[in-house]
Amino acid sequence: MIAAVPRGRVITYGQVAAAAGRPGAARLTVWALRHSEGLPWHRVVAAGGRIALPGVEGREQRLRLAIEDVTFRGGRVRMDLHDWSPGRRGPRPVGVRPRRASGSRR
DNA sequence: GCTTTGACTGGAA
DNA sequence: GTTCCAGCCAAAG
Repeated sequence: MIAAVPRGRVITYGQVAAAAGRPGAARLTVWALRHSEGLPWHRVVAAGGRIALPGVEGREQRLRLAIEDVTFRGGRVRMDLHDWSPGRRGPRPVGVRPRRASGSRR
């Protein structure tokens, strides 16, 4: 499940657990990450796009995600753009969409 | 076997 | 917005 998350997308602990047939068992996802190797761990975030990893590792996670064109807002991943799992494997230009130069906020 | 430990979650206050 | 609490599952002690 986790290994299937493509670059530029993220998934939440709860979604992974649910997809594994264990809704509500988000902690199992933690266990899986802790006991597995070669997984794109940085693409797993807490509900609402929050980074669950404390301290330095959390910062590294954000960096890795940023490198994959994942955008943030106030320290959270924009789940409306990068959330994965609904089955949207289509190569949708997840990241920033071109914005006209004039005016506009942020 | 029972208790503790997690990178959690959703709802209530 | 934030904090608290009970619920969740599997492995390790």
